Amino acid sequence: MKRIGEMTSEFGVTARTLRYYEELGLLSPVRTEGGSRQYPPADIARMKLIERGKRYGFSLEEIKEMILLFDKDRSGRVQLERTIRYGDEKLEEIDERIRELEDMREELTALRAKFAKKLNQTEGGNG
Amino acid sequence: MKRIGEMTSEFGVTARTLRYYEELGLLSPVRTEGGSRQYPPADIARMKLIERGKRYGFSLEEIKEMILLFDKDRSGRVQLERTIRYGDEKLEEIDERIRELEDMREELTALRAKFAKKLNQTEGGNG
DNA sequence: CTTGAAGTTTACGTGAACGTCAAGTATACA
DNA sequence: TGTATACTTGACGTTCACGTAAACTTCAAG
Repeated sequence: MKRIGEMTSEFGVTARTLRYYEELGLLSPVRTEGGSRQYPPADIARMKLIERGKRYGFSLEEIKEMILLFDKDRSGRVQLERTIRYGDEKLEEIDERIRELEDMREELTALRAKFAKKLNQTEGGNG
Repeated sequence: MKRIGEMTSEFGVTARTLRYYEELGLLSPVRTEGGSRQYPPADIARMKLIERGKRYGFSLEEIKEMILLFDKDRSGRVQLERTIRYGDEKLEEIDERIRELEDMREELTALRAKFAKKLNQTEGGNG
């Protein structure tokens, strides 16, 4: 159980940010008798998910959905099937993103080669 | 050379968005005699870059930097070297992102398997 | 040459994701 | 038990990325 200060240094965010995430239902710290927040391991795992989600341009609302997906202990058949379908969708999205990134990678590599060649031709020249 | 209306339908954005991008220096349409915007092929390429950049959570400012990288006809030696170094950094970022996405993929797949197993155990049972 | 759709500038509005006080309370340590 | 540091709850402010409305102009078709 970590206090808010430890969380801020661990994740490089401000206390305001952690409280805001709690306000949105992304985090669920418990409280000490005095009222201070105590973040359980689950919240640390959630923060890692949030970090990643943000890097990929998801809104906090979308990230919340994902957290629910990872979190919920779904027991009903229908719920399970629904979860699996949702997960499959996310998998496809991820695959699509990987493909795109690989395309970008190729483009950048080609561009790099072009510049490197140009640099060789400029060898001994001036700026 | 496309007009703003064609651009909006092609990219699924509003005219306001295109004008905003222009305001930030991301697009550079020319004008008709009357003052209407005409988007050259270069701006279409830029829009594709913008689309991707946004999907990966980059700010428009960051995207602008990237556009400059893809755009500029750098001729000086120092400029070229700088560009190549910048490109290498971006390449590393992309690789890192691909790795992360592959991790997420694995996690999701494992989760899917877990749910599928649970679903089999629930076979014929109820919620 | 009219008419309606499409485009223009100007300017204020908005939602997301926090930043930044202020004023009071908890916690840790000598 | 004092006190420095950490934490609390408001509540208003700010930046980004546009939305939206008003008032006007240009463009394409008949």
